[in-house]
Amino acid sequence: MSPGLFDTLLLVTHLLRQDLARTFDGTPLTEARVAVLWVLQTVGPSTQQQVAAALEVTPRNVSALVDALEASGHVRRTPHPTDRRAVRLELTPAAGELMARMQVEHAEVEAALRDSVAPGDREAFERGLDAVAERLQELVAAAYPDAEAGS
Amino acid sequence: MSPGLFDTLLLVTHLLRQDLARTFDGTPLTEARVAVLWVLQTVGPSTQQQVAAALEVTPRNVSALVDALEASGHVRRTPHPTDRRAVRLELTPAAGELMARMQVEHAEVEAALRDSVAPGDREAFERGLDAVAERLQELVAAAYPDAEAGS
DNA sequence: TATTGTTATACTCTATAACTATA
DNA sequence: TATAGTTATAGAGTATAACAATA
Repeated sequence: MSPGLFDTLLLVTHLLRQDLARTFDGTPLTEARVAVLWVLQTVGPSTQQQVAAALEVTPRNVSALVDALEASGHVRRTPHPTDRRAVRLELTPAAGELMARMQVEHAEVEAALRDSVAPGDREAFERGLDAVAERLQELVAAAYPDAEAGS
Repeated sequence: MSPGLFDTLLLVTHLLRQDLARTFDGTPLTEARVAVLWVLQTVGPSTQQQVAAALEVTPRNVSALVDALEASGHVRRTPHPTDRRAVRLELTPAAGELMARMQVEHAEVEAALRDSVAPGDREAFERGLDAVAERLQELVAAAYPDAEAGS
């Protein structure tokens, strides 16, 4: 009661984002750029349109992010095999390894967070968290009737 | 288990931030500017240095935010009573009312989120959330040994 | 000498609008 | 005509460095 549900959630927010923007291998990757790499790692080679849709961001924005990621050697633009308007984005081998390690590390963090909850509280905790997420989604949808529902 | 604790937390993060950046009274306030107003509302009139420290942001950044908030009529710069180098920031009456309503609305959101958790799960949920926040703080502190501990 | 806030400069993320090349 | 990506332009947040006025 005392620290406030809101405050705790915001603290978690803050810490999670800090963790997500982590620097790997001395390469200072920003959160937005890691988000692009994450899409490519999880769904495989994609067009910029697909990345833009996945991140809910304008295609123009993806162009800029990919420019930077290409310059830093994380992403390659190759010709799309069937559509000559489109670009095929793929991770470089080094970036692929980086993301693989990042996936492992995130799994470890997730496990550590689960372990931090007392065993007897875990099920109730997860049910509660899901309920809060769902309710928040409803509240946001009510506040922004025009916006789409995708996360 | 299936959606992933991480993903759910990130969804909540996303939704909370969306809610926090809400537009009030047709005034499009950004998250960063609301953060400044929030400090002034909760700790009262402050210097820019104090706001910068509270937000963990450079004083230069606060100058820019206050410039914008002054132009939009939310904040006033008045002479500091004892230190002529410093500026005393205070909310305008309209912004004060705005922030008061915002506090009420946040309390309502907090109550709605609490209500969304099944009564039998509430205590375990809150214990679990606190534990996760604490563990996350440890993990971040370990990853960034140099950074300060403030939220 | 140290502190408060500013000007100067730069980088990043994001958006809209207009344009080119291709479907 | 519609779509993929680009150039052009703009606003917002953030940072460092140098500087003025004041302590």
